Amino acid sequence: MNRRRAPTIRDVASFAGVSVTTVSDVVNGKGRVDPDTRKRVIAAVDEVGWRPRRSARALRSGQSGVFALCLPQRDHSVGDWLLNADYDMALVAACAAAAVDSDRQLLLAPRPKDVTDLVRLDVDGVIIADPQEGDLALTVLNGAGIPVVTIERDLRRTDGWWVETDTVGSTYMVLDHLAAQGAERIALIGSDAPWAWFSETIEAYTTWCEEREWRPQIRLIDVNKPTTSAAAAVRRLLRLRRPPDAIFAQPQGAPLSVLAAATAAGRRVPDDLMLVAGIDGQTLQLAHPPITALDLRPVEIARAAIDLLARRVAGADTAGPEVVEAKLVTRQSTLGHV
Amino acid sequence: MNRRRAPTIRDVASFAGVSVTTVSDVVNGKGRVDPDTRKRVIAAVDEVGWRPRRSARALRSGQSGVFALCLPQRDHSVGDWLLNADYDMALVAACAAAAVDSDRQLLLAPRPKDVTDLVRLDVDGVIIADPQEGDLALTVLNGAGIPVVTIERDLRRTDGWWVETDTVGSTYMVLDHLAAQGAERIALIGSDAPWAWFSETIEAYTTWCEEREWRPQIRLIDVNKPTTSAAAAVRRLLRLRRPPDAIFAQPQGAPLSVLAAATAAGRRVPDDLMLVAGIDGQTLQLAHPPITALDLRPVEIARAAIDLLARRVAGADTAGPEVVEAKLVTRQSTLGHV
DNA sequence: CCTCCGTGACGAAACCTTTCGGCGAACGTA
DNA sequence: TACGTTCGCCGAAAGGTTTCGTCACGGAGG
Repeated sequence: MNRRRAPTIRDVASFAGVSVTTVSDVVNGKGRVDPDTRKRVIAAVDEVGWRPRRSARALRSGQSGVFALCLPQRDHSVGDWLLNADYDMALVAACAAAAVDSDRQLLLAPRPKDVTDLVRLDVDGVIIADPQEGDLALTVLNGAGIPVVTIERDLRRTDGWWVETDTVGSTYMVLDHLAAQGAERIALIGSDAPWAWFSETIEAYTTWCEEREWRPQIRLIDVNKPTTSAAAAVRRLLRLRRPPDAIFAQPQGAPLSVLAAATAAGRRVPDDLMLVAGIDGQTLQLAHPPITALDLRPVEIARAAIDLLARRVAGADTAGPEVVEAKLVTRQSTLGHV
Repeated sequence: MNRRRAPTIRDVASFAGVSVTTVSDVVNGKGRVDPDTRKRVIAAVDEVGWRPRRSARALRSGQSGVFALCLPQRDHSVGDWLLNADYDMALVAACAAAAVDSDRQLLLAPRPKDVTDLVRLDVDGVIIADPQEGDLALTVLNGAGIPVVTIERDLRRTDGWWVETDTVGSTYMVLDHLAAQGAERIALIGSDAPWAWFSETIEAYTTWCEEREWRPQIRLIDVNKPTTSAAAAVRRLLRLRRPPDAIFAQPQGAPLSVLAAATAAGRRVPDDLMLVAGIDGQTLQLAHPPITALDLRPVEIARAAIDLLARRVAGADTAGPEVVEAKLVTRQSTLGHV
């Protein structure tokens, strides 16, 4: 493999008969350059096959052109499947695509044991997906002056640098849909894990119930064992004197066990019990019956996050939170039984 | 936000009362350094809070310390779920983790429309997941002298730089298991899409059948519409005069539709029909009944890929293909009906 | 006493790009 | 003609690290 020394900007310059400064200016769209010269340079770049070395550029300009994505911290012992893989994967892929679209690259950063390692990434900015309440990583990165944007909000934060789902709105959407389909006693399976997404849903649900003077019926489950704890919750719910005729199951992984437990208890979905899931995924679509779910639109979220981070890196003072509306995907599990 | 200029190696050097060369030598374990001096330098590094700038290091040494992972090209129109997200996500996360463990970083590279863009990534090496047969990306990267390792093999390649599942072995494992559980007519739902994984499975299946003088029963489906085409295939299979009593459904997404279609046709799983899936995932585990599947062990695969690539980057001539044994996870869908 | 060699440390070049300030020419105006 | 301004382009420095070759020192061997 005879690997020639890669061409540098100097090669391009001499090929085009201009100075390196001019080449640099052309490539970066800075300075003043005669249109003809510009064309010549561009042709030379192509001809020589030159690409600016990212490291050199980064060294000089202080901007590496790389964003890091810090994946949500999900408990996944080796060999175990990640919960929520559908959503996460879509998010990750979309972030990468959006980064590339804006001529950047996306680095995947697993949550380090030591949060301070994040500072050493040497990237222009960091996206933190699903921060916990009072997330340490945020504090550390902010302290180091590294631009951060989060996907979903840390409730204690007010700086506006995040992308969020309209949790309250989408909760209402779900409940209204269920009511429209004839539900009269809607239960919520949620969690008290430290994510805003959970607490906001519970709040919205409670308010909604109050507005109609319905009695809220909430079950909090352990997000680390969503399947077993959700199943237990459902069994208890169905044993009530007046059991729910609809369930909104939010935590990842819960809806399927709800379906299973309900079926096992002899309830038919949707005839005896309607079911809505808080995050959509292939799994739900292939379930029997297919389960109505909230599509959180990870692709749009990713795009918004990259944009927001780009603006923050560029020095914008504030850009306000970006809200992405969820979409309710109705499937057989909520076909009305009116 | 008063962001002090980040400390450089020079600051460390003057703090420790040595030259920058010495600091560099200590940090990289090169050159000769007196043990006492070494300690002093290490202390200084900590004290000053210095971390080598990756870009500077990369510029000088020509090694960026970054690997790129090129995700499998799955058809995913926006808003559609990625097939196989469980496996992919595990793979991605594990690659990132393995990269970090070896003091590197992982860049996520979506397949560009123009394959030559891959050359411009400016990374030390590239991992291509699930290359197609005769993958163009490979040709381009090899041509540019960029080290590549693939996950799963391109059959036309013989250079040994890949990590592969023991497809033949695992196919035998599946079939033997089914036979042991009492199956007598095992059908295969596969694909003729251009991945070695498919063709090798078909070959192994055929051989296995020949060995027992069983009649092979193969249905090839469209991997881009696995659900509908798998369902159709199953319906046809079940209408045969002597329908199969077990199905090995390989393409991503197929097993669940097989289950659905079979149930719809009035067959009970596993009593009337046993079912095994070619790739494990959360979905299968939560299905009803849970479906036996091959765990391809993405975590081990990722680790092997990173290792292999590291060796290739380091200049090793060859390291032979790395084979990761799949594991059969038996679930209710193949509980014997003897 | 002189030479040789190993040890421990260092100075300066090199890596490739961006950026700052400057310079000559052309042009417009008085 | 003299002067000011804009245009188009350039030279050289800077950015932080690694690496190559060199150097001072002290002990061993002749």
